[in-house]
Amino acid sequence: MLVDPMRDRVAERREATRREILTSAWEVAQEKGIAAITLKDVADRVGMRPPSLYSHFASKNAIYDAMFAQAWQGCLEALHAAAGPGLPGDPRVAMTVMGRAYFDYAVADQARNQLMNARISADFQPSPEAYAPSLAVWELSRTLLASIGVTAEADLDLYSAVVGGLVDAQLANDPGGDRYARQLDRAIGMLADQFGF
Amino acid sequence: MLVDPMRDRVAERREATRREILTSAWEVAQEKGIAAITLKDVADRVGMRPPSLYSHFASKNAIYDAMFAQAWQGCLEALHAAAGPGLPGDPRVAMTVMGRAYFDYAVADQARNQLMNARISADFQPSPEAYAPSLAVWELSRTLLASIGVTAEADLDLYSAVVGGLVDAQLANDPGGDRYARQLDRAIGMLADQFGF
DNA sequence: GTCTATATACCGATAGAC
DNA sequence: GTCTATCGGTATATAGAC
Repeated sequence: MLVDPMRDRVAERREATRREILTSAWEVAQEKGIAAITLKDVADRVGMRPPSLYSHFASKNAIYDAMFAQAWQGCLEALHAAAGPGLPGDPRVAMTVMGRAYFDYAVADQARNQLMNARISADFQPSPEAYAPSLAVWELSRTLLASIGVTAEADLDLYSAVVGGLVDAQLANDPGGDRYARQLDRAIGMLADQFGF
Repeated sequence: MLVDPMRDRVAERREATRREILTSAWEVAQEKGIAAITLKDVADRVGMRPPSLYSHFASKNAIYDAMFAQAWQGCLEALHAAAGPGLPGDPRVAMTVMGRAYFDYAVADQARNQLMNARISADFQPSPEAYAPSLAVWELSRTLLASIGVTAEADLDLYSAVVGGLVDAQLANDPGGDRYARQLDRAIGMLADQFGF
């Protein structure tokens, strides 16, 4: 059973075009906000006419869906990279490493953070497949925190609210700066005290 | 120099209509999100045709502007009410009262909170007059925190990020519930420890 | 001050030629 | 797979009659 040797090249090219479209969509989102993306803006940047995008994505929301998955997949990889060598033995340092990894990733791209955490439009709901890496991040965080003794639901809530609050404050009040980033270690220290480390 | 006795009644009626329009706009915002308000939806609820709204507001953004002012004015009054009788002598209790007043106000209306803190649309920027109550809230908070010994810029940043983070987490992950509200006192206790109370 | 009618400008999405 | 042409819808805003 021979396979067409062209098949791979065609599939590769198709996948490359999809990536191009998504890259352009991210650029538009960074310039005008995630909710302000239009197919015209994306198509202009790719060098296509808007209807041609439908050869690669079934709808505008399908583009959002792929972006949502990319955003959380990147977050998952950032956390894995930070915890990969094994979390430091000191739970206080371990929590700092985790919090810093998430904070840095979230703060690096405002549009991406909006897509990950805020509701963009009323009709867009991520598909189960796109939602999977988001769940994976949450599960990895739970596992890592559990490994340093943080298992209470209330503690997880407090941790995520504090780190998330610093992210939002940084992006809203000092984008590109480090005014709230400078409070992160102190905040994690507070949490460590609170959790009894 | 006689004044027309009808003048007052006319002005009153006009003001009442303005209030009706804003009330309807808030209702639409609560149902569909602050960014999804349309003049048609507002007009339907008031019992008008969309163009008639222009007899009372110069533009859609002028409606947002008035809503923005209302939202922060309400917050200012909530803080004044909480601190009016005089803040408790114990700085820890005082900070709890302040934080709770802001948290409760912010969490009570998701659409209002979005208008107050997030950017709604690229073109809407609050006018200086609408922005005034927002500044007043910030100044009052600074004054109240200073009265219990919190003056460092870093401490104010940490306080606002933590309280804001709990607000956002509550609205995003458990709207209408109290999952993060239950962590507020604990969070403020942490901050009090950190500030050396 | 409210109405009808309309201007103007988008948007996402589809049909069909090439 | 990309194009042109277009559909169908919605948005803010204005003009002018009443």
